[in-house]
Amino acid sequence: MRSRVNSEKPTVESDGRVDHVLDLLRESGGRVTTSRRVLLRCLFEESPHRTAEELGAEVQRVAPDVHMSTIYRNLDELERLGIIVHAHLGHGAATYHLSSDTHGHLVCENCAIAYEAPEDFFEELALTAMRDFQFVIDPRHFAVLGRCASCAAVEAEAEAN
Amino acid sequence: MRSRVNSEKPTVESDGRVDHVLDLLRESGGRVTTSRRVLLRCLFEESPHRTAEELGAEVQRVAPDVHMSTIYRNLDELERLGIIVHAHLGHGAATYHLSSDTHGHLVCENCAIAYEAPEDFFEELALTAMRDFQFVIDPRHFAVLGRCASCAAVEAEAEAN
DNA sequence: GCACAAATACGAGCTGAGTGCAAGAAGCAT
DNA sequence: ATGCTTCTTGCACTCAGCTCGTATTTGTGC
Repeated sequence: MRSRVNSEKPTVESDGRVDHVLDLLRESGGRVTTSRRVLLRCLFEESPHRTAEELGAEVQRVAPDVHMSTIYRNLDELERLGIIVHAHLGHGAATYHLSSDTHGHLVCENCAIAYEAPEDFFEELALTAMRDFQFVIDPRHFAVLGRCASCAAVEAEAEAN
Repeated sequence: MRSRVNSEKPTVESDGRVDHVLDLLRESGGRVTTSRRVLLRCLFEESPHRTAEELGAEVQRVAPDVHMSTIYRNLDELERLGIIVHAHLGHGAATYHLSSDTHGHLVCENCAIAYEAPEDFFEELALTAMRDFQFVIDPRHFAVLGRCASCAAVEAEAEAN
């Protein structure tokens, strides 16, 4: 199989980045397989946080017999290489995104909407954690749970009655 | 059965608090059962964060045929009444503790040690979240993941080589 | 092309969390 | 004490989200 598939329509830019990661993979003794290529393409496109299940479904739209266990193993491998990271957004499944795309998350416990918080959002907390506990926080790996503006308003309303 | 069992040895203080919660339970239409009494006693003793599994094991030491589903249902009920809250400390199971005991958590991703952070630890973050996203954070419900001092040191060492 | 290690598909199995239901017990009135 | 009602429980099962073992396929260097 050729290393560049032009018959599909992902942007040339993300295609180039996929190839770059595949090169890294090969250099580290890994192999370039269809499932990995497709998975990477999915990761480089659009939505920044998707669960393994969602990524699996997306991969299977293109390559229907890629098994979920393959998705999990590939996600692990990509994480080991530092290409992606996973985060736990509240109760459900972990979500994966590119490690270049460093941000934290604010997740509403009620409606599950997720906001992306910039890196400097956690600066203050990082300093306090270091000062009080000599603890190095990893704000990309956990979600800050709470209530989004509208859910908080609804609850305040309900409380008032 | 009498409402106070004097043949066992938990402190009179925690015993009193257990009875108080049992009263609340009864007032809200609930019933006082052995499993609930024992579970509450466990919750009022020692270690502030334990998983449902751990609490189940502890309850079963005293009352061997309390089923795990009962533990889960009772934890739910106690949470609904606002007696306890659960938090997600990293990857594994949720942990439960008394809601009077309000604190957040710092959990090392490597060695899983958990520090308890006082409420005002998250003050700055709460203000920032409100200002930037109109988001009300709930710092007791999630853990701040990262590296404890010693694990961070070990990793820095490894990195240097 | 060929050999060989690395990935894969498939399925079994696991943990944590919970549900539905019939049997059993708490609490109340008598 | 005795029903009676309603709440709880034990049990068996389910479900999501992963993880592992294994036989088979496939990428890659030669």
